[in-house]
Parts: sequence; C-alpha cells; structure tokens
Amino acid sequence: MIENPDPASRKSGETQASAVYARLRHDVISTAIAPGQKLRVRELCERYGVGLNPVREALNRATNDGLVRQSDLRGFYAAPVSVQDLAELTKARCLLAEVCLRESILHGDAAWEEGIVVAFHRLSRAPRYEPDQTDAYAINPAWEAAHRAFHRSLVAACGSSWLLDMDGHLFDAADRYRHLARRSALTGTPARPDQHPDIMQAVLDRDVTRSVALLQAHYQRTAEHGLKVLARG
Amino acid sequence: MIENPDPASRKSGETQASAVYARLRHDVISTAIAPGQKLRVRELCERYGVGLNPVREALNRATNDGLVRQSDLRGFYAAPVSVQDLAELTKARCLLAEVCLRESILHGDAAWEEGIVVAFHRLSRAPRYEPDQTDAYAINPAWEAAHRAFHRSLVAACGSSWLLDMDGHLFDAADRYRHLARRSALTGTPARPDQHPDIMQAVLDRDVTRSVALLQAHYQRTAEHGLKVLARG
DNA sequence: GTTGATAAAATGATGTATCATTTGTGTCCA
DNA sequence: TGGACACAAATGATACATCATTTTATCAAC
Repeated sequence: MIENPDPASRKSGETQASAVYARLRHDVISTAIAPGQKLRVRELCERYGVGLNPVREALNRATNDGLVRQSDLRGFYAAPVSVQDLAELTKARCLLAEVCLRESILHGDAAWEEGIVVAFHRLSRAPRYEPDQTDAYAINPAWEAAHRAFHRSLVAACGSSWLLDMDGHLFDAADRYRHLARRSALTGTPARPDQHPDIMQAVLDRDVTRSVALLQAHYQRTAEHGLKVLARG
Repeated sequence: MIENPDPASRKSGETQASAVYARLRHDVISTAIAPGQKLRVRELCERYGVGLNPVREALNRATNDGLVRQSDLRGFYAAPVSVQDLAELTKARCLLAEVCLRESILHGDAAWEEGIVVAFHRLSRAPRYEPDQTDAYAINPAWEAAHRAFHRSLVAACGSSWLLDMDGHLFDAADRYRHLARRSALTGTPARPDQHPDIMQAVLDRDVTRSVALLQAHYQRTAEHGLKVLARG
C-alpha cells in the first residue's frame, strides 16, 4: 500500500518532522493508513521522502495523541479500532459535550455566536465531497476542516483551552471511525438529513438541554454508523 | 541548575528514550525544571547521560501532553505557567470531575469500591514527606504515586479510558502547580486538614452531589494555593 | 505435520558528523 | 545613544553509520 508519493514538500519555517507529523496525522485519521497497521520507520521514510530522524520524531509526537501506539523495541503501529474503543470514545464525547456546551452557552458572548454562524456558513458552502477522476466520492479537505471548525465553534466559549484541546482530540479519534465507516460503505447508505442546522439553532437559542441532546445524538449516529462496519469486519 | 547526575539507569526492555521521557516528565511536573525554562537538547544530554536522539524523542513525546512546548527551529521549553492557565486548568478539572465522578458512582461495582479503599489505605500509610539530609521536606515519590492512584481510583469506573486519560493529564498539570506552590512556600503554611477522607466517604456513600462538591473544593484549594504564589511571583 | 533450536534478515534504537537557522556580539555610522 | 548590519558562536535539525533486538526463515528431531 504505497501512497503519498510526493517527497517532502513543506512550508518554509516548518521543520520536516512537523510536516511529516501533519501528514501522518492526516493519513491515520483518514484511514489511508489502516488501524492496527505496522508503521515501519524505513517505509515511512520512502513514503514521505525524508530521513529516519524526522519520521521518528513525527511518530513520537503522534504517539501521545492516541493515533499511534508504540512498544519499546517493537516499533510503532497505528492505533487499533474496536467496538469497545468506539463505545468508550463516544461516551467520552457525550459527557464532555454535556459540560463544554453548557458552559459555552452560559458564557458565550456575541462574538461567540457570530463565530458559530460563520463556521456554519462555511460548512454549508463547502461541497461534502470533491469531484475526482479516480474516486467519485473523494474527501474534500475543505469540508473536513470546516466540519471540525464548526464543532469547535460551538464549544469555543467554554472557558478552558484544556477542555477545547481534549474535545479536539476526541473529535480526531471519532473522525477516524467516521472515515473508516465511509470507506467500507461507499454505496448503499442513504444520505441522512444533516443534523448541523438543528444543533446550531438550539445553541443559538441558548437551549442547553436541547443542544446537548442534539449534539449527543449526532455523536451517537456517527458511532452507530461505525459500529455496523466494525461488526461485520 | 544541574541536577539528576546519574547517567542512563534504565530497566531492561525499556528504551533510553522512554527512560528519559519518564525522567523528563517527572522533572517538569516536580518543577525541578522551572516552567518556561529553555530546554537545550545538549544540556539535557549531559543531564540524563544519553545521546541526542533519545533526548529528542523524549522531548517530542513530552510535547503532546502539554508539559513541553516546541517551536519549529527554535527548540523546546518547559510549558509556562500563568494565572490564566491555572484558572482554565482548574475549570477543566472541575467540569470533568462532575461527569467522571457521577458516571463512576453510577456504574461502579464492588471491585471499584474496594479499589478506592485500598488506594486510600496506601495513601494514608505513605509519609507525606521523606526525611532527608539536605531538605527537611523532600518529596516522597511513594506518596505522590499513591495520591495519583487514589484520585484515579475514584473515577476509575466512569466507563471510558479516554476520560481517564484526560483526567490523568489534567492531574499532572495541576500537580505541577502544586509542586510550584510547595517550593515557594515551604514554611509559613499551616498544615490544612486532609480532604481525602471526606471525599472517599462521600463517594462510597454514592452521594453524587456531595462527592462532586467536595472534589471540586479540593481542586479549588490546590488552585488557590498556587494562585498566591503566582500572584507575588 | 509439529515443535524447537539455530541462523539469517529485518527493523528499531542510538551515536556521531554535518548542515541550517537562530541568537548573541561587536562595529560602524547617523 | 541607538539602530542596522556583519560576523561569530550556539543551537536545532537532519543524514548516515552502527549496534541491539526482534522477527523470520531454515532445518532437524520427534
């Protein structure tokens, strides 16, 4: 499975290790690198077109945000997925949403509201998928980014960057399950109604109970989608 | 400030990078390495008695759990502290405690209860400080570990290892503030009553409201202690 | 065929050398 | 005095070589 051919294109001021880290994160989250897959350092060197050290640094960084696991003297591998893990992840997201959203609604000011509106607008504008020659339903990075930004905007006023960071990590982990499900079920899944508008409305109405309920339902739906795939895999 | 003289003593099966990572974490949390301090790779090499690569790996790992920050091409430094950060950290801890403790009490079984009792017993047995020639109030690693274990035992049954991991990270960050305060106020602080017994009792009574209130008060007290030091520093 | 020992290959971990960038220092000139 | 520039030193980042450990292949014995 050799992908990502282009070697070491990075912005100036950015280090190779950082560039590889970003690409590695993306590849793991998008499941271009399969869960549980062994990550041989020398393979990744070829893949990303850099030397041993940058790859190693990137792997070490990725270890601590749960996307990559490491075993001393036995190297690295992409974090495995499981029904159990998905359940625990969803639980964490739902419980965290409960407090983050509540606090955010409680303390959010006008700027916060406007941030949500703007984020939602961008999300609406971005095409869900990107037209592509090889794959009719290629991931659209712009939509992915907008999606992440929208969810973050909801809890942005919770008053703790620690909570925001944690929420971000959970989002990434969940996103991986979403991509996994998407990969296994390209066809046959009827397009489901977009839950984001309702969520936004409830939040802007400052209805804590309803907001939390809708957001948790949103998380649950993603989880169930992933569960189906894991169950038959 | 040269400390930690002994070079590279590590368990077999453990890699040098892992050993350095553990010691680095400890040094940052215990504030043996001051917040905001520049972390020159070559200095750390001497300090820990290992080569460049293991130190670099350790630094990269430490980056992602918030103890060490990194700026491309400008190296690493210990995470800074601030009143703002302490406030946000405390808020995160209190809110997370709210859900974790509630869930833990809701789903905890007999084994969970026993785990708490055992952890508390060990905490009670461990001397708060270690008698030492140089420093009358040297940190006792056994107490520190028991303290961490006790707090973890409370929320152990929350049903999500993601939540437990996050809680652990927050604990470490808060622990650093505690050590910081302790360092600046060795004398003159009257010994305050230990809040742990009450917390345990409330949890074992399965009194969610009281448990959460007590635990949050516990966090607040630690925070206030830290605030005083930050205010005059 | 299975098991267990052995050897060969692959891979991870680390030390050393080198390159690139930043940071510090001093000089010149307004 | 103070700022801009040039240069030197320090430091971070990376490549490469080498060592240690694990994994895989091989083969003999049962």
